[in-house]
Amino acid sequence: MPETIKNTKLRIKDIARMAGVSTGTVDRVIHDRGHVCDEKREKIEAIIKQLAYQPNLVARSLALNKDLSIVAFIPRFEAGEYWSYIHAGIEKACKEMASYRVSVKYVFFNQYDKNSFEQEAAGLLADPPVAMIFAPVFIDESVDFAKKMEKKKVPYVLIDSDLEQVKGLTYYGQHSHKSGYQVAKLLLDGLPEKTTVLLAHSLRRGTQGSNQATNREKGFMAYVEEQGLRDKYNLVRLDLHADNREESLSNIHRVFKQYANISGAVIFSSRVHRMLVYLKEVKCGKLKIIGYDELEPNVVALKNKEVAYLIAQRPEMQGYLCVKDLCKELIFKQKLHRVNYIPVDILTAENVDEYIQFNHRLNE
Amino acid sequence: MPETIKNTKLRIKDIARMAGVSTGTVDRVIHDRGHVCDEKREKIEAIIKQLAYQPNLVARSLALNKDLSIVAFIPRFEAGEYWSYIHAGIEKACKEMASYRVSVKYVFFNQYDKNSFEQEAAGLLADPPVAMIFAPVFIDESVDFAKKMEKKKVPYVLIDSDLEQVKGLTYYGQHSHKSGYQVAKLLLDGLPEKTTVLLAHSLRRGTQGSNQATNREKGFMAYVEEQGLRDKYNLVRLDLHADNREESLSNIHRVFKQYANISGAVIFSSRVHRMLVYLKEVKCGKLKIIGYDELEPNVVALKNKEVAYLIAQRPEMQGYLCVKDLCKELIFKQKLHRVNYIPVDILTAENVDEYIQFNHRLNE
DNA sequence: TTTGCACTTGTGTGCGCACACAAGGTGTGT
DNA sequence: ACACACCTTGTGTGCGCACACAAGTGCAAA
Repeated sequence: MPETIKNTKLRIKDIARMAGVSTGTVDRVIHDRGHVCDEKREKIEAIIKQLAYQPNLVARSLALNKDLSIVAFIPRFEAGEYWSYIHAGIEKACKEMASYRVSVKYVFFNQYDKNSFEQEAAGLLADPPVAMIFAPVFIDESVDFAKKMEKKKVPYVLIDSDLEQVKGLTYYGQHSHKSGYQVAKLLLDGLPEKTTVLLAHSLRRGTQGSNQATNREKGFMAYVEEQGLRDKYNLVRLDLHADNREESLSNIHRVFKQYANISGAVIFSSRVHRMLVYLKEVKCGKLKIIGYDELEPNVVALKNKEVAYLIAQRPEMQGYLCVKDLCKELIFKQKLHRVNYIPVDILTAENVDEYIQFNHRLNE
Repeated sequence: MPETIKNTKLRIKDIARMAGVSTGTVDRVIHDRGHVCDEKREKIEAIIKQLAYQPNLVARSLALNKDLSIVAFIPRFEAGEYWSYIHAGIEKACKEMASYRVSVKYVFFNQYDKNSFEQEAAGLLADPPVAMIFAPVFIDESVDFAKKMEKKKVPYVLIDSDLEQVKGLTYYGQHSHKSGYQVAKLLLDGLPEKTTVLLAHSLRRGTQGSNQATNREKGFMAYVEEQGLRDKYNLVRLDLHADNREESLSNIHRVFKQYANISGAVIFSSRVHRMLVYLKEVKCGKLKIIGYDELEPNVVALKNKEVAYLIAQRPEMQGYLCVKDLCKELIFKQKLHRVNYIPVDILTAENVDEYIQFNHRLNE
């Protein structure tokens, strides 16, 4: 059994007394401010190491007397949409850290409109924040923006989707590829062979689909290949259009006319509830369906057994931890992990209630 | 879109100035210490409400200059066992709150020996802690102990298993019944009818099985009844003995001799890795098996596809949140939720890595 | 020796709050 | 009139730390 932490009460004053110097000198050593002779510096460093001095962060924060004003640069959202969960987590952390004088402001962009992103990004570059939480929805534009922010020495963390080309402090989000892999396993396991399975994407006019959804599909296909299922299922892509009901319906009609034996479907976005509406209109038989994210209408469908599984990714936790990491870095000067994958949570009609309640409760 | 929190910088000094009184008077009102005339009290209360004054918890903690020494009264464990995960979460929170002068000491008992529990409990009653985290493994004895602690005004939180008869500040743990229900769904879904399914328990000499395991089985049976599966599967109980290899083996032999068509098994404890060892020795065919908890050998079995699913319950998070709640109550004087169910997490060979890594990373 | 400069070291103040204590005011009984 | 208790109010100190500033030291040039 590992030994217990001893919560030391060692203070700068104690170290000073032991080293036979004043607190100011200890302070200079701790912060490496120089102007200390080698002899004393080494003695103080030895004591600090020996007794494992840990500064009192509460007192430090009070004495620093500085604000940490974070800007969250994320997609605009309506209540109940995916980003509203991330927003809730950010707010939670902000509340919790308020006594450390942390606050968060938001700059929103339209996640389906690059111009909107570019415009807001330009505004941020003109008046750079102290620190930033950043959702890199548009890859190329985001890399560009992130690099410019780095030049301006603005520390930032990435949320939801990673950019390997840049060096943000941390990244929180799901491993999209693995989540797609998991979906394939759950969907195809037990599904009759020689049937058709739909791989659906939800698009917006003028966009080429999200990075996340693309990687999820790649993960799905990786499972199919690895398990040698390519010949056993007829995988058919289906495009739905978030802003075009007619086109979505006609696409579905066409697919169901073309393939009689459709047994399952996955949609690589949180819009499975919309797909269900369409499917009802074409009066298809019962499918095994998997979608993403615990949005309210998705949960209703899950409980009604219209959806077999939902894959979730603790969005509140993502937002929460992003704020916490910025505090760790900028206030407490602690080490961070660059990449933090959120687990691929599997929700069913049986466990979804506790999942949601728990996530939500963490937000109070 | 909800509006942003404004991190107020309102201080007691500001309130005092506005109310035309001294800071001491404001302090008396905030802490309801009396000795303030109605007129001033009302004026101060109005300002506090109006401007939504939030005390600076960092400064409060520093000024309070008090230690919070928590005792964790939990089962003794070896590295890698279930309770070591809870311990890790407690230590994590302890580290994080060290600057609030929080520390944790442990009192361990043998979870398979009531006498050990009684003895340690008596010791705690003789020298009551300031606050306590308590794992009520033995129900009746724990109720008794908890009530005595209440009389001594010792605030405590319950972990892992609930006691509805007592009024601990909070409870963190899984809803055992629901987790059993979930297991039944996962196990029986797709399992051929008219086959035999084993419901295994891991016992210790002289104990009648844990409360948790019993409730899990009840949840399992609830699913069976609700779905009308009682006649479709032959459910057979199997007792394994944690400290008696021979008896366990002979029980398994007997069951496999008696029933030729065993297709699946669940063990309502974290000892599925032991069951697998026994099963290998009797050389039975491939079963669909579900067990509990992400212990190292269980995870290995999961990845080897010897186990279909593991049900997990974020033990680190449980320990972590217990400490945090005691701090919320005793340092920050915030409201708590009495009952907090941990989600029923479903682990597969595909998602277990991220799950473990994430839980572990939270511990740094 | 004196002056000046660079480097080293100690002291004092404030962060926002809790709480001890002193000081002021009012009323009672003698 | 006084002493005294009681209630109300203000002031001062310290929590552990960061940082500004004053003070001290040594050394070289004048």
